Amino acid sequence: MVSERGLDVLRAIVQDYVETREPVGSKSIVERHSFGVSAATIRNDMALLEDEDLIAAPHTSSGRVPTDKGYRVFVNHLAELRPLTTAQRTAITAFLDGPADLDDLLARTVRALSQLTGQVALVQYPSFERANVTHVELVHLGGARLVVIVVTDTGRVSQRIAVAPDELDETDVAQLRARLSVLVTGQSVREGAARVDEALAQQPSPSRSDAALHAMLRVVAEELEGFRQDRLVMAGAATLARSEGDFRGSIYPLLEAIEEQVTLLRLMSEMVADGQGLAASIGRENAPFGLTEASVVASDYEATVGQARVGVLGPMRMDYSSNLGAVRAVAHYLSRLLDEDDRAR
Amino acid sequence: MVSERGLDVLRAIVQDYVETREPVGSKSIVERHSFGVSAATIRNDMALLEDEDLIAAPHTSSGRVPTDKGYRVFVNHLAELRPLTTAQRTAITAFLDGPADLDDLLARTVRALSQLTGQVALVQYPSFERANVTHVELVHLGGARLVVIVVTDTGRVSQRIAVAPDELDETDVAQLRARLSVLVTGQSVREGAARVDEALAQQPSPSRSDAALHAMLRVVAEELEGFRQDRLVMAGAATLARSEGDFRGSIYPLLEAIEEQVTLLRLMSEMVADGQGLAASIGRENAPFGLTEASVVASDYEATVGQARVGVLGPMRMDYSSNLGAVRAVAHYLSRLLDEDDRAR
DNA sequence: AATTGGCACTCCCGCAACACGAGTGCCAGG
DNA sequence: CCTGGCACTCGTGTTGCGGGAGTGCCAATT
Repeated sequence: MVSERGLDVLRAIVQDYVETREPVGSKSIVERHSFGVSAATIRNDMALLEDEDLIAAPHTSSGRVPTDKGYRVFVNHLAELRPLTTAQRTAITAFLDGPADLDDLLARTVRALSQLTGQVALVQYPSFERANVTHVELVHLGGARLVVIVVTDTGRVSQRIAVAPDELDETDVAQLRARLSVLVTGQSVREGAARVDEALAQQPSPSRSDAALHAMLRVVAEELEGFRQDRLVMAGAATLARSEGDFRGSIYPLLEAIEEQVTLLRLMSEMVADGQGLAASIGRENAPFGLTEASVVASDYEATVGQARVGVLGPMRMDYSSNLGAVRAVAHYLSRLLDEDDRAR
Repeated sequence: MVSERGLDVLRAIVQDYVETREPVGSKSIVERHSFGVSAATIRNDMALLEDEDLIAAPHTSSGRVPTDKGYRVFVNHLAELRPLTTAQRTAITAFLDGPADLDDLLARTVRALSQLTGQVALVQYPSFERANVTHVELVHLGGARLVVIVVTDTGRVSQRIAVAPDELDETDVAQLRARLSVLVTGQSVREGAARVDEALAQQPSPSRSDAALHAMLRVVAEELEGFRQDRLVMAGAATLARSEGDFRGSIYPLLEAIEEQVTLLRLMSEMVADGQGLAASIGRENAPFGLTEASVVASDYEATVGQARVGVLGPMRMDYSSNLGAVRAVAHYLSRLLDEDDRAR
């Protein structure tokens, strides 16, 4: 049973350790914080904390270091989000102002967040399941090759090259275009995908004349699928080299995860948020993703096209207070900008 | 004046150092290579090489290590490209086979090259200056917002969101579409950009009714510009963590350059190739780009759409022979695939 | 003139011994 | 329940000391 003061001690340990990067002892605690008690008393509290597995000593008779569990308690109960300084606020707006192409906006967001926190920043693309297809275009490149382009009302465009089984002429292309257009224009991405699948199912072995349509449908299906897949943008990978010493092994798994993307995407998606849309995943909690020495802190953001997350990835020993504050603020700004954007439409 | 054998000694030093990662002494040279002479003789040669600044000793009375200049001589005169093993060749074809969307092809190429060399792989997009615009499409998102899509005969598609000064209806959009189409369809990217600039110049202060056209033209101009800009795809950044000890300082500058892209792009572009389209930039030669402890090895590849480079980035102490062989082989494959692609059209 | 064996010298590296200091755990007394 | 005191542990930095790898130079040999 840890006392009230015991938790205060834990908070002090986390704060000091994050700041100094060195195990913290009972003496330095009484020096740096005004507990009204002596070092020996702190030591007793620390013994309790160690029993609860909230802190640990790297070596016998050395200072203590928070465990994963200790950080978890700190984040859940002890940390108060540090609000941004006004300088930081103005920095964000400076970064994020300007024309609001979605890709561009998210790219700038992720850079801002990385700058702000000094960590690797992650921004999830909003899911496009609810977006509506406004336009499907086929462009003939000559021969049997076509470009299929899908545009949604969120302004997102995606394209893919399709190769038909035979050469096509312009009337073929016009026919295909008409068929496709009827099938998906005006549908949501989800419905559109369903209708395409249905159409495909109705023609399990396409007749010779429909072979081209069949091939196109396959490509469109893939593409709509692509809309539903989550994507991630990142920035600040280089900062990992700076905090290299924070990772006992090497930073290889981190860099690998960053390159893989999909791992981080799953991690981001599976974190559970608290009441305010904030979430953290600490150290061993990331074991399924192979990042046991790292932490991720994230915040939900909302746009009418869907909901997603922004976050930062860094060493377990990170400044949770300010990082939580930063991701929340950035998520906030981002939601607002996307909303304005929607209203403008 | 270094003798013939002196150069052989340099070759031996480079090879052994790359392999063992340790300064190499005269004795180990006579053991590992069958020079018909004694260690003392090798020592004399090494003294000469040191005078010429081709090798250096980390500490007095320690083995020698090649200098930047030593590597340069090795690459220029001493290295013979190591041909790929058949296993490697089959690995490349396995990687690169399949449908040939350009983005996809280059992404797979860069992964293959990274795998092959164990280094960071870099692939420059071919320049699209010679590509022809086959199609310009406007899609109305509602209100004043439009998506502008440009498609070239190389199958590359690029899009951007444009905001007109006023609300638009479908007839406005149709008009704009027609005007734009006349202006750039069928032109090469370069000519198209010129014609758009011309049109813009003719309307320095657009009349009210042409304001929308004006805005569109700006966006199209930017987009065509984007086609001409070089791009880079990369893979294998994580491998840097593996060869961490090879960088005296930290790998921070490397990661930063990788994230910046533009630095590496300039570096790649400014390297001068030898007669076979191969180029290397070693250590201090990269000083203008802040990568004095790294080397880049690259090979030109040719496609009808333009010419560009594939390369690898790694520690100065890399296996130049096999890396040169790898980039040349991959460039070769890539050229061939792109050509087939063109013929198929 | 080139090569070679010999030899003294330098300097890195690993090891052990040692003192120092920070920090702990425990206990007895307030 | 808190406190001061005290013995104990253990990491860290310092020092000293071979051992070994490697060099540079020189005189002798081919």
